[in-house]
Amino acid sequence: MLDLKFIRDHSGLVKDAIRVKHINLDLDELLRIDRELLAVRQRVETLQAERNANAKAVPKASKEEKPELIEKGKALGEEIKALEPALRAHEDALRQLLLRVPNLPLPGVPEGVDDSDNVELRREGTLPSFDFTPLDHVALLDQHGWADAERVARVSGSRSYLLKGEAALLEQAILTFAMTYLADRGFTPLSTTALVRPETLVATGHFPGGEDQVYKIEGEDLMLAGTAEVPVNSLYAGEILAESELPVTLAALSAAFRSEAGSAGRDVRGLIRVHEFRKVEQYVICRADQAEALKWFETLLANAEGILRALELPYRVVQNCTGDMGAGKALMYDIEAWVPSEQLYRETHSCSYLGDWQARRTGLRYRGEDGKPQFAHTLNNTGIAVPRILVPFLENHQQADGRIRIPAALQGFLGGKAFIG
RNA sequence: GGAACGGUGUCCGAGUGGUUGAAGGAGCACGCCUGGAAAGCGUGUAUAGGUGCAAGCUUAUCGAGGGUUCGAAUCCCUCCCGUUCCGCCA
Repeated sequence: MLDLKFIRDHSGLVKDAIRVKHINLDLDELLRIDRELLAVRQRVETLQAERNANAKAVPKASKEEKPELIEKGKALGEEIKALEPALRAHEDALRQLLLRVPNLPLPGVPEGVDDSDNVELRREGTLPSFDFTPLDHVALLDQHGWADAERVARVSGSRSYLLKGEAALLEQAILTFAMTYLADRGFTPLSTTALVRPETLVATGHFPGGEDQVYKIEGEDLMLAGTAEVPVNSLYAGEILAESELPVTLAALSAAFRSEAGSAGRDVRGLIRVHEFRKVEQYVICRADQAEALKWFETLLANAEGILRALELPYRVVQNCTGDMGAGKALMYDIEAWVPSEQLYRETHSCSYLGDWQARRTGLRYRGEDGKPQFAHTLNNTGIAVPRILVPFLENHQQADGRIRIPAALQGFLGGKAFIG
């Protein structure tokens, strides 16, 4: 959400953002409703002021004057009540439109339509060269009896997954490694639930718009979040934090649920795209200072890269274009790890800077040095997401004999083993 | 699922249908005091709108929404949330 005053004063900039982000929103309609609301509100407030003054006069009035004042109060009350439906309708309409207004991309964000317009910034690590015919991750899992896709599909349908034996331990080891890695860098480890109230999804910016991606709990006003960003962002909702409490830096582990509506047929095989997975999410709430926030952006990116480096996976960093970055984001980089079987990079991390757009929706404020409350800035990035990361992990580290090499940094989390399988 | 009790400002906590935006305390800010600090004393300190160059004026907000009333934090109804006890349960 943007500040309404900002929208009024910079409608051109906002319209540009709507255009480059390809959002279907008529800003002129918003501005019109805003003006109308203002007029109705001023009328109501004038009447309310009259009513209040009148009510205040009643106890002081003489016996003879009282009936007249009371009558006047009644009339004013009815006049106000008559205006309330219009007031309410305008407020609701404005809010609905306001929730759809995107954040402004930072200068320099490449303009584009979808992920094909994203810009590769750099490649890191060395691509593996195999002197044997490498297998894809599904074949590797099968070969070791590490998965049982058929049985789990009977239980849970498509896009479910099951890991067995050392693969199950590996998944756990990677999560623990990532939590530890981030904890060592000052992030507070957090383990939290994905079960959230709908307003938390509005707060992050997933709603309105992303409703069809989210599982809803039948008979309850609860939903399953697709990332720990959702519960964690709302942790301090409505509060005014002391500046000394910032920055809040979290490494939040949670289950993540995504319906994957609209991606039917895509990545149905293997561990790339599943309905339920687990993820360590980096989340930062910092002061409303763009320079400081951008430093955190670099830190979040460096953490993710550090984790991939420790896992010895080649990857590239991509800057998302305006059309691929989501309404709330001012800056977004994806990290994509190399998948040998496909001979391409696939997204494993997504780093985002939201400015105060998300905090404004969440009511996430702090008291600045001047004593005035202001909206914080928020950022998030994946720490690690399983089982997706196992795809590049298994494929890049496979050996001629089928074993999987365990990078040194991970061995301590896996009983000291240098290989599994 | 049953029962009881609660939801007030940055925090804790009082609160009578009208002079309460809301006592008191904590915290914070500034000042005095001090060699410096603590303590102590004094002053200040809600949020979001509208309007105004400004001082200011004004509206809303005491979980949410309705209702009663000239007037509601205060009375009534509905809902939401929380805590505790009992039951059930991994």
